[in-house]
Amino acid sequence: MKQLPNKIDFLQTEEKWEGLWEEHGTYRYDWGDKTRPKYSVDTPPPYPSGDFHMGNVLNWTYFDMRARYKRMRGFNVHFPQGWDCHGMPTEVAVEKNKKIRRSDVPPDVFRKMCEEWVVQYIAKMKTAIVRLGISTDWSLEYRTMDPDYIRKVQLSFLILYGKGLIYKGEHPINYCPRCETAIADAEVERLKRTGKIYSIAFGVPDGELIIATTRPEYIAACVAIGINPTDERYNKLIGKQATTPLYNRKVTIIAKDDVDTSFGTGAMMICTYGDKADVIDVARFKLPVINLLDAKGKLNENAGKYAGLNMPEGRKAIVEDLTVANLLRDEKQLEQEVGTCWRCDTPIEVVNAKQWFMKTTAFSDQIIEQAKKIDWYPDFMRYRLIDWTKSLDWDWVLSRQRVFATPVPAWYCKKCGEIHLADPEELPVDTKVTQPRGKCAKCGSTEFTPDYDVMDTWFDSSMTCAIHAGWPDRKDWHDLFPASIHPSGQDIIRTWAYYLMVRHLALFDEPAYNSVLINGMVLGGDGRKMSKSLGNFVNTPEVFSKHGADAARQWAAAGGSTGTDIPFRWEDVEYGRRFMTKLWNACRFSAMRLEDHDPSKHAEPTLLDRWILTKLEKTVKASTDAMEKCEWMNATEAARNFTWHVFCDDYLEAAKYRLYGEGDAKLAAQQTLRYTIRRMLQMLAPVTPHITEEIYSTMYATDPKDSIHLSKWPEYNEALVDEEAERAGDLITAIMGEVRKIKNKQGLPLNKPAKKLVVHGDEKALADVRLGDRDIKETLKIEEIAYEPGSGEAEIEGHAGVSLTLTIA
RNA sequence: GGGCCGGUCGUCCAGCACGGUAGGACGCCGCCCUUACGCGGCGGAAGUCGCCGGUUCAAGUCCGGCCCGGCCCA
Repeated sequence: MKQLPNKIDFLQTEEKWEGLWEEHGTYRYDWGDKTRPKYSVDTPPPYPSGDFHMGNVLNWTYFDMRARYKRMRGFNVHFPQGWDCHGMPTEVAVEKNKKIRRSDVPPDVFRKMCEEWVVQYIAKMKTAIVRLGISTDWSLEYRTMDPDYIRKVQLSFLILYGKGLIYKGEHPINYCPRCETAIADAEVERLKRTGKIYSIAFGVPDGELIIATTRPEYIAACVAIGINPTDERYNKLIGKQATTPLYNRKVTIIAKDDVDTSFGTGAMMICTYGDKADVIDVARFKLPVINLLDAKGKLNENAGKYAGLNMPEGRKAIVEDLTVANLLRDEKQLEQEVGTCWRCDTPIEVVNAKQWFMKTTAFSDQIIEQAKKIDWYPDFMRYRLIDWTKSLDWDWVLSRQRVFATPVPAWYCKKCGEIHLADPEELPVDTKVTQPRGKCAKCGSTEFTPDYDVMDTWFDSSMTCAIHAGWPDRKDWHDLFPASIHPSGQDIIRTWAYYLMVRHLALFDEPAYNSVLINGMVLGGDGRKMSKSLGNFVNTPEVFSKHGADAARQWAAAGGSTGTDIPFRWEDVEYGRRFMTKLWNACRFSAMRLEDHDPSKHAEPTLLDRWILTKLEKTVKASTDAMEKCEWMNATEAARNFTWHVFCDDYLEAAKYRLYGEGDAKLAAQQTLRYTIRRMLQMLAPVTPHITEEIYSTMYATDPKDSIHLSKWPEYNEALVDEEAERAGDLITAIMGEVRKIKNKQGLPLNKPAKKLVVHGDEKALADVRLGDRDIKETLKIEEIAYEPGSGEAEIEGHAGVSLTLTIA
C-alpha cells in the first residue's frame, strides 16, 4: 500500500482535487446511460452579486451532500449550475458605475453594459462554488441572460398565453414611483416610520363626520367611508352619504366590522387605492375605482387642481388647503408600517395599471395538493408553502418596466391595437429592436409598436426544472423531470418553491419537483441573521483560506438540524479542521501498518476485530438512515464519532500490539483496518470530499481516475453484526478506559507498566473480559490479569457489577 | 393579528414522531511531551431542560394554558 506523507497541506490538496475532478469529468452526467436511475438537482441559479456568502455555503453544501450521496448510491446525477442574471440590482449598479440613467442610452446598449457587469461577478462566484468542492457538472452551466435561455422563457410565455393563463389586464399592482415599475408582492418590504395621522371633517346630513387618515391626498380617490357597525357614535350614519371635503363628492358610509373603533376617530376612508386593504374592500363592497396616479406615479386629472404633483407634494398642498378651509381638525404623530420598494425603500403605491398577469391563484388547490404529496426536508417546512398559497389573493404580475430582463414577446398593431405575439420561430426576440414577421391577424396591418415591458426575473428562474431537464429541445427531458430535489432557503419558499410549482403545473400539468430541501439562515456570532449591515459578517474566502473547504462543509453539515438557523462559529470550523488532522494521522498510521499487508491472505478476526466491525456496520446504518432523510448533522456526527472516538481512541490503540507483531493476529488486524477505513472514508466522503479523496486515492485507488465519489456507498452488512462481540468488546474497551483513568488520576504516563489487574464481576462478565485478556495485557502493559468475584476499587461506568483493582508496582 | 420555528451546562447545538439515569462541541480547570496525531490524549467542574397546570409508577420528551425570541406574512 502506498504511504501518506507526514504532513498534509489541506488547502493545496483541496485545490488539486478540484482541478482533477474537472479534468477527469468525475461529476459529468451520462446522457447515454440507460441503466442507472437518474437523480436531478434543481440547483437554484443564484443572482450573481459577486459574493458567495456563508448562507450560500450552507445551501450548496446541503445539496452537494445530497448529490454526492445519491451518486454513491448508484444514481446518474444531473447537477447543473446556472446564473440568474437579470434584475434591478444590476441596473442600479450599472447606472451608478457608468453615471448614467438607463433611459440615457438605447435599451440594447444598456443591456450590453449590464451583461458585461454580470460576467465578472459570475466568474467570482463560480470560483467560490468550485472552491467549496461542489460536484457540479460544469458542462451544464448556463446563464439566464443567454439568448437560448431567453428563447425558452419567451416560448413558455407564448404557451401560457395560448392556454389562456397569461392575460393583459387592468389590475391593482404595487408600484414603485422611484423605480417607475410594477413590483411583485414579494418585493414589497415593510418599514416602520413615523408619519402623521390627520383628522378631517367630511360633510354628513346633520353636520360633519371626522375621519382619520394618514393619506389625505387620497381624498380625491375616496370611494366610501367605513365605520364599525357596533360603534354607537356613528352607526346611525350607515347607508347615508358623506361629502368629501375640497371635492364635494358624495360617498356612501358603509358598515365595516374590522374597523378599529379606538384607532384615530373610528371612521376611515376607503380609497382606490390607499393600500392593499383597500383592494380587498373594493372587491368586497363592490366599490368603484378612481385612478389617482399616472404612469409616472404623479397625481392625475382626478386630483383636480393638484394634478401633476407627486404624492408628498400633493399631500402638502391638500393639507394646506384643508387648513385654510378649516376642515383639518387634528394632526398627530403616528408610528406606522409602510410598504416600501425592496430596492430603494421608497413607499410603494397601489395603482390600477395595464400589466401582464399570470393566472396563478387558479392553481392554488393543485399547489397545496402537491405540497402535501412531495417530500420535504425537514417535513414541517411544507406548511410554509401551503399557508402561503392559501393566503394569496392576487395573480402574479409578470411585467416590469425595466431594461435588463427578458422582453415580453409582444407587439401592438398600430392601426387597431390588437396584441401581436411572436411566433415560436422568431424567438428569442427583443421587440424593441425587431419588428414581427407577420401582419396583424385582425386588420392585416404590418405596422407595430413594441411592448416595452420586460418580465419579472422570477419568470426566468421559475422554470429551471424543465430547462435543466432539456425542455423543449430534448425528447427525453422527462427522464430528468420533475426535478428530484429542489433546494431552497427557508425565507424564499414563498417565492422560489411557489413560482416553480405554479409555473410547471401551468405549463405541463406536472409538479416541478419531487422533494424540497430547506436550509435555515446563517446567523452571526451575535445570534442575528448574518448580514453586512449588522457587522456580523464573515467572508467566505476567509473561511476557506484559514481552514479549507472541508472544514467549512463540516460546519455546514453539523452546525444544527437541517432547516434550522445555523450560527456561524469559527470553533465549529476549527473542530472540522482538527477532525481532518485526526483522520489524516489515523489513516497515515494505518497505511504504514498495512504496507506489508497481503489482501489475498485471510485470517480469522479476533474478538475486537468483530467488535469494531459491528460498530462500523451500525454506524453505516445510522449514517445511511440520516443521509436518506437529509439529516446532515446526524449523518456527520455518526461518521465522525465513529472515526474519532471508536476507531481511533479504542480500536487502533488496542490493535497496535498486533500490528507491530507478526502472524495471524496481525493479519486479522490488517484486514480489519483495510476494510474499516475504506467504509469510514466513504461515509465521510459527501461531507469532506477533498480529504477523503486524497486518502482514498493513495490507499485504495487502482487507477488515477478512480474516485471515492464514484465508489459504492457502504451497504449495511448484517452478517458482520455480532451482538456478543459488541457486548464483550464494549466491556473490554471500558476496562481499558478505566485503567487509563486510574493511571491519569495518579499522574502516571499512560504507557507506564502495571504489575497486576484484578477484574471483578459475575461469571458472564468475566467470561466476556477473558476474551480480551491478551488485548488488555498488551495494550495496557499489564503483567498479570486475575478474574475474581466480588468487587474492586474502581467501578466500570456503564457496566454495573464490574469493577477492577490495579496494582502498578 | 395569522402561519411556522425555537426557548436545554457560561456559549452554541443535539435529544422530543417510539416517555424511564440529559449528550456533544467550544470555553474553563487538572493531568500525560504514550514511537499516527500536543492542530494530540486522558480526566474534571458546569444544566431545578422558559413558566404554570394536567396525564403517568415515571415527562426536555405527551396534553392544556401562558411568557419570551426568531423568520415569513397581514
